[in-house]
Amino acid sequence: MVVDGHSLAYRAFFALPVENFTTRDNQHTNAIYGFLSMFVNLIKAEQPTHLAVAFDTSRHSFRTDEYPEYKATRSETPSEFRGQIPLLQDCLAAMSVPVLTKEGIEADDILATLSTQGSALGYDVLVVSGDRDTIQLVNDEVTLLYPSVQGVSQLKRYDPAAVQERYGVRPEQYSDIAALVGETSDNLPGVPKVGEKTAVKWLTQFGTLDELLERSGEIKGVVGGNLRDHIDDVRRNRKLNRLLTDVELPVGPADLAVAPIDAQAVRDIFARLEFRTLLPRVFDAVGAHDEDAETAASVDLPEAVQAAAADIASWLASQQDEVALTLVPGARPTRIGVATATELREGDWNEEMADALRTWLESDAPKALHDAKPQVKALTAAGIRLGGLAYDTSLAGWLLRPSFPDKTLGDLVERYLGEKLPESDPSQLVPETDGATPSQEAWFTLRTAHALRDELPESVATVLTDIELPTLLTLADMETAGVAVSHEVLSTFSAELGARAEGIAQDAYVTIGREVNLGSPKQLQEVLFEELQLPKTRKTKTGYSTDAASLADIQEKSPHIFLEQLSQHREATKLRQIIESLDTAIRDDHRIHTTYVQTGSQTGRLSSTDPNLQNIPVRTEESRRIRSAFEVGEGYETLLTADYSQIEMRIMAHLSGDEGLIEAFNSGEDLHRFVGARVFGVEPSEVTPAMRTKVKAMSYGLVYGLSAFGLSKQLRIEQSEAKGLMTEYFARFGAVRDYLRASVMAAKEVGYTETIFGRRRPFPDLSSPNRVLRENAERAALNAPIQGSAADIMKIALFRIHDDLRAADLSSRVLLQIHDELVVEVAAGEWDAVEGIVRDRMGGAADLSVPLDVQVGRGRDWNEAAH
DNA sequence: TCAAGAACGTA
DNA sequence: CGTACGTTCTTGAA
Repeated sequence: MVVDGHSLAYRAFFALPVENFTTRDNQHTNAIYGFLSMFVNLIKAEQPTHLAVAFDTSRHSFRTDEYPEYKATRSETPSEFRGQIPLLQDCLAAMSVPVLTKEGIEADDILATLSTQGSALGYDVLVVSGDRDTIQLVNDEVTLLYPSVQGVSQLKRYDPAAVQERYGVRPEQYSDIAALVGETSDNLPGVPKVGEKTAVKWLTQFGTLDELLERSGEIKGVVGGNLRDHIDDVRRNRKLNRLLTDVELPVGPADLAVAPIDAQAVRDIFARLEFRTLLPRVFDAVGAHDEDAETAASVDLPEAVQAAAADIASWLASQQDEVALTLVPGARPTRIGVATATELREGDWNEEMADALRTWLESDAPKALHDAKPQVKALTAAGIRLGGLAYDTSLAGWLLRPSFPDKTLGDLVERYLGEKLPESDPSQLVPETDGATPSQEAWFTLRTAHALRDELPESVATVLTDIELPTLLTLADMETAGVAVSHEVLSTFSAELGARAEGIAQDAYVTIGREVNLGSPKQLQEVLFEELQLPKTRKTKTGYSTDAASLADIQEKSPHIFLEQLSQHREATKLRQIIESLDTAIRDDHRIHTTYVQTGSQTGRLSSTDPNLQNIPVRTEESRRIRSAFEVGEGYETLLTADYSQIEMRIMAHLSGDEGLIEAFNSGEDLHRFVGARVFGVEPSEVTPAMRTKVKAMSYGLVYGLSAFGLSKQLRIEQSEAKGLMTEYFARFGAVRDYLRASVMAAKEVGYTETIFGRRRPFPDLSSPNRVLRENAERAALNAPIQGSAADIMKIALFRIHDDLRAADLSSRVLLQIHDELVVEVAAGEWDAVEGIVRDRMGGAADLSVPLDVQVGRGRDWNEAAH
């Protein structure tokens, strides 16, 4: 068996989603995995006695020497692919599979040479390649395995009969056909208007290509002329697609006898590539066995043991080590399962169970869970507060790889244990396979927790224990509490907006003389750019943009009343839509209970869904009416809002150590006024509003990696002015620029960024040769430690406030977190105590070289409290 | 029915 | 050619 490693790995590269195949140190492995997976299947199925894999050395070959355009139209090989080839070759070396390459020679020539030599020596030869040129190698001794259209894993077998059936010619004639037809992917043009059908007809008629070219005069019509005009092309094609069968190789077929694999080497390289399921398959395919794997495989899924409440309680009481816990959540828990590494217990949840297990559940006895928050909430509803939360595999998995969607326990089990979590097929009414029971899930959770502990760097483990787990318990309480929202306020406003939107729409229809769906960008494009002939805006995938910024641009160049109507219509319908979705989210207790997704961001921030309460409008006076619908609830006196002012800028001052910026925050002067004075070289009192606006945009933009282009666009100033502004800024605050540069450099070096508290975020693209990818990664990497540190600080403040309020036996409670703002519901008589706690905890959440300034507001509703 | 794309709300 | 999110609507294909 001779294999074209390059072409098969390349197919695998595009077939497998890279996000599922990236190691912790950001090595992409999809091509390696895909190739090896196919390769072991082949070995198992075909059981070759002799084996080799050939690779191209580069794009350059004797063919490109001869015809520089050869394969010239192929897009550049992605570096993410190229980097995987040496590792794949390492894997093959560990498996004792000879890897053959030769400078200036393509893999298929090596295949051709070996298969020719092999069949001469009497071997049955299998050629595995994704290049159609290898069809010419097929004969009675040589069979081609070629990836079918259906997918890479399906290889189609081509013996002479199969070639005849598929292409209508004998294998040795295939290259003649290809020479006539041409090969687009190789940039080899053929005879115009000649496809497979015509080529086959001619060859059948004339017998050989030479004969055909000799007697091309006999062919009539346009194609005949085309043929005569392109005879040189055909000859060139035939020359280039003929595979070399006499490449000088250091080894011959006899040297390629299958050798025993180096089990340890395979284990090592697979461990590095984080392949787990592949290992046993390799050992299985080569008939070797792996002792480590044997022992792992012998750990069968333990039976779930149904037990009575009292038995579970006494069993739990006797456990010394961490126990994994799985509650099936509902309004209350419905079932409970617990597990150690060796023993499982489970039962239905009922009064008796709750009473029996309350002590253990509320104790400090260490517990590991997967996605604990819904379970904690269900327990809380049953009147039990979970204690001893020691691990959450969902959070740990996210902290380790924040960009990957390993959300379910099954995902983690697969990735970190290399095993399958039994899952029932939800598409079937009566599933054929049983899913894991609660105690079995707990058992998997415990083992996944152990695997994750091994992988989590210390600083990240600290983030989990000291920040995320306490935050989880706090969020559970916040979600349970919910926030009171007035249906009356919302519905009044909604009706008002609905009427307004309808009125604007009618006016707009009059303007343009017909009715369109104003919510359809497609229809709007017709109106704006075709009917009204307004100037084109930036391109989108589907045409031209009609977003707010674009509409403003058009309005500036060629004002039109329709643009104004459209903008107003958008504003009204957008607000109405938000209001409607909030209104439907109000539950029977007149409150909205959002869900905070703790693993929802790559930076460490929370996100909020169902509904999202972190994007309630605030910018315009009118939109703030929505916030006035968020009211203090029954039994409480007032709302307190507390927000960090310029927390990201403060973090940047701290991280950069820039003396000017630190002084700005310590001076008590308005930040932007202070910075403006420095940048424009005037006294703080002389900073005009225009100057302040520019400096403010500049300061905030810095945190995101803003460019002069972006700044000029946002401020609607000349790019040169924006550039000058940036130059001036960095002249005054040079340490900021130095820090930002150094921070990205360091991230490139180690492959990840880190927050003040040790939260990490990997950045594989920082060394991408693709400029767009790399520069995007650079901006994200610049922002990640800053946004992430701010998120850390807010989480620390949040759970401490939550814990303090409970410890002080206050009934006031935190309701919302909007990244740098908290909303607290304050009970009568508790204001002073609550405000003290909030100010203390927010102000003291981190020890920076600048103070953390906290603004506190008070009111009956959210809007009022914001002032 | 589903996914993609556009648009837009927040920090 | 500014980071991080979630939701809603339209559209076109399955």
